[in-house]
Amino acid sequence: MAMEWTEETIARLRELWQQGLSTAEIGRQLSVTKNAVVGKAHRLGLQARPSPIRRPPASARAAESAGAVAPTPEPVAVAPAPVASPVSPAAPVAPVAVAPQAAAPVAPVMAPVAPRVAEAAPSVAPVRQAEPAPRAPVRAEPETVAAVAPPPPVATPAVSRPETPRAPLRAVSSPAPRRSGLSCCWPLGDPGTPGFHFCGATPVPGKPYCSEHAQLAYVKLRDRRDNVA
DNA sequence: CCCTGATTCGC
DNA sequence: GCGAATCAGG
Repeated sequence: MAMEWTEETIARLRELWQQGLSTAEIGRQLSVTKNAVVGKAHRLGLQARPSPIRRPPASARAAESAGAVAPTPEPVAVAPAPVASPVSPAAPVAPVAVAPQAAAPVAPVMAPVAPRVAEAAPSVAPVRQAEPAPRAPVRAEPETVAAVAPPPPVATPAVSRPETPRAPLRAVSSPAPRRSGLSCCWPLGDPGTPGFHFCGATPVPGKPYCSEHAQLAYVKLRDRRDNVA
């Protein structure tokens, strides 16, 4: 069988993709190859991210390999003389679009790690004081643990929430994991098992996780490679 | 070399 | 539909 892109998987793919994570990163977290991620993303019609490369249109390649004759007439328009250029030619302004890469929300040196509970979990119980977390997705590296420098105020309010403004009246017991927006998508339990569900709490603005899970999700980057298998 | 994402094409 | 292979830029 190829691969079951379940609703959950797809939802996560979307989330991660939107977060601007690299395809390889997403792949690692979803336990698939980057190719799979890219392929799926494409089929899903997810917005393409700035690719480092630009490939000639398929048509061109095909035509070329087919030894066809000039497929593209391409009437080269006359160069529009840059009028009103008194002196310094200067560099033309570039229509800079927001670079998702740089726009990576708030995690320059942080990267969302796989909330994969399941196997793994070598050890290192993140003893967070008196965390009564029933089944918090444990995830930790043998070497890269905690000690993640002081958290620069990333302009994210979060943390000290004096009080909850108001719940948007959304039952957490809702069976349908509403993707994106309204609920923390931190997976609890094993995907595929009946007990599996998402946290569902109100997420931190700009993040797919609630404040608690965001802390778990965003840790120092460096694990790379081989995580799940 | 490593990384990246996109496309192709056999399955 | 899927994703390895391949391509191609940084």
